Amino acid sequence: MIPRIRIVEAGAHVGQEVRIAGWLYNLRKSGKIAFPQLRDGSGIIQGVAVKAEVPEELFESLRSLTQESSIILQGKIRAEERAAGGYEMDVTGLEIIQRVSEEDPYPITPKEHGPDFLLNHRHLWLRSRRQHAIARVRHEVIRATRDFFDSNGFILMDTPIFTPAACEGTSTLFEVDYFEDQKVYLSQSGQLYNEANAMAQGKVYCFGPTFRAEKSKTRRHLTEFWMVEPEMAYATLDEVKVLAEDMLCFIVDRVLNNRQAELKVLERDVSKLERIRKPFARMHYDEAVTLLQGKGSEIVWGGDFGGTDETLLTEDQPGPLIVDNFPTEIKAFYFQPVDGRPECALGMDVLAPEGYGEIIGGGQRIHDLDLLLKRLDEHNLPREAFDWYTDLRKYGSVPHAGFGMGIERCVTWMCGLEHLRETIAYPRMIYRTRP
RNA sequence: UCCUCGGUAGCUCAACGGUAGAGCAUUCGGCUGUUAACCGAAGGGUUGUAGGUUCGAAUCCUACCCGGGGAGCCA
Repeated sequence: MIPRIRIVEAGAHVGQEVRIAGWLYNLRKSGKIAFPQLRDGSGIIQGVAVKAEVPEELFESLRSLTQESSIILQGKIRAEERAAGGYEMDVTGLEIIQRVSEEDPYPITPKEHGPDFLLNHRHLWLRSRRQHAIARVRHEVIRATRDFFDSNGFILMDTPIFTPAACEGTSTLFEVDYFEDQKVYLSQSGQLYNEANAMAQGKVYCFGPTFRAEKSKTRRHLTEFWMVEPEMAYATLDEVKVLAEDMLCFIVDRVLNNRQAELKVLERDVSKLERIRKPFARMHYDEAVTLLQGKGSEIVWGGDFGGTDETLLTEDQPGPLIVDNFPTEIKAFYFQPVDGRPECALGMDVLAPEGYGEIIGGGQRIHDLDLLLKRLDEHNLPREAFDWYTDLRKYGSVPHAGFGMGIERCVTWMCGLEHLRETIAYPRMIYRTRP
């Protein structure tokens, strides 16, 4: 029996007759020679069939194949300098599993397409070389993130998606009309539950989908995205900054070590990732505002950064920038105030370089019961809805801190992409829910 | 929600008041090393929808629909 291999293993089978099951990626042919390119998910390999050297029937079947037809190619693997992957297959056999009809050909041709068309065909677009590479970088980022926390004493404790109240009281939530007793929303953060979990386990993280009902229509937003959120008991803002630094360096390292081929497909300038080193630059909000005003930004103290502000702040930085001590006013209710400066909060954002903007937001939480109750009132949040949360300040309250990282934003930065939407298999946006 | 740009062949675009076109894709023919292969030919259109102006509208006007980018908001 001829062994079946995956394309990625071709190098180990030079000189052998093998079978590879996949899809026809492209076909170039002349009268007497044909070059079918086969894709199997692990790679792409080019087959060669010379008319004079193979049975007439085989040559004709190969010649008339259509793009993305599912086939099993049989042949002998040969090292070939001219081939992109370094190996080629001299085809000796072909089994057609399903032939794509020429009356209804594969819609995504090797030429260029617009975003609307591609997103409508997302289920097929995922097969293309670029999307295949992005999906693998995403996988690497997620694996690295989980490995990092798992090997640093964190316990994964996932938090609920259906939540009875706003986590932050700020962004717009998706309402779910099902539960009898009260209004329920889709989670916009696992943080409040993370705090409870951290008091049980010491160090925890959650990783799951997050929903924001803002009518955002930008290259940095999705209505459904994935977020990883660590939370540590007995921790301060400074410790959480170091954690974010270590985590990002670990992720960058893993991507550089394991996904060079994918980064090459994406034409990513890897030197920009190679120079990411800790410690990252740090800047107080006050400083950031002064710097921005010097660069011509309209920002005034007390306001939040816009997208262009984030780019201005990081343009002179080789790596990420950590901005902290934001005005309390623009932050969620649970941020611990800065000692002796109550108008500022112990929050931080990590801004990625190259204009990719905020990828991490976090900080130290209020651990004093009275202050927390006061903040709930100031934000017009009902105390009853947060009774379990305030319990955490009654029964062994400790300083604690954590952050959230948007996976898609991180992957966008790693891959050097223009649009966040390419980093998730099926992006959900305000005017796009299909496929 | 607001601002802005766009919608013409399956796809990417041109034509900007006077006969609706090109490249790719598809079909047919040619080519023994192609790399988004190349060369020749053919088929393929209610110009997003509805109204209006005009002798004449893809082109100008109005409304609506659909999408891109951005603002606000955020990861």
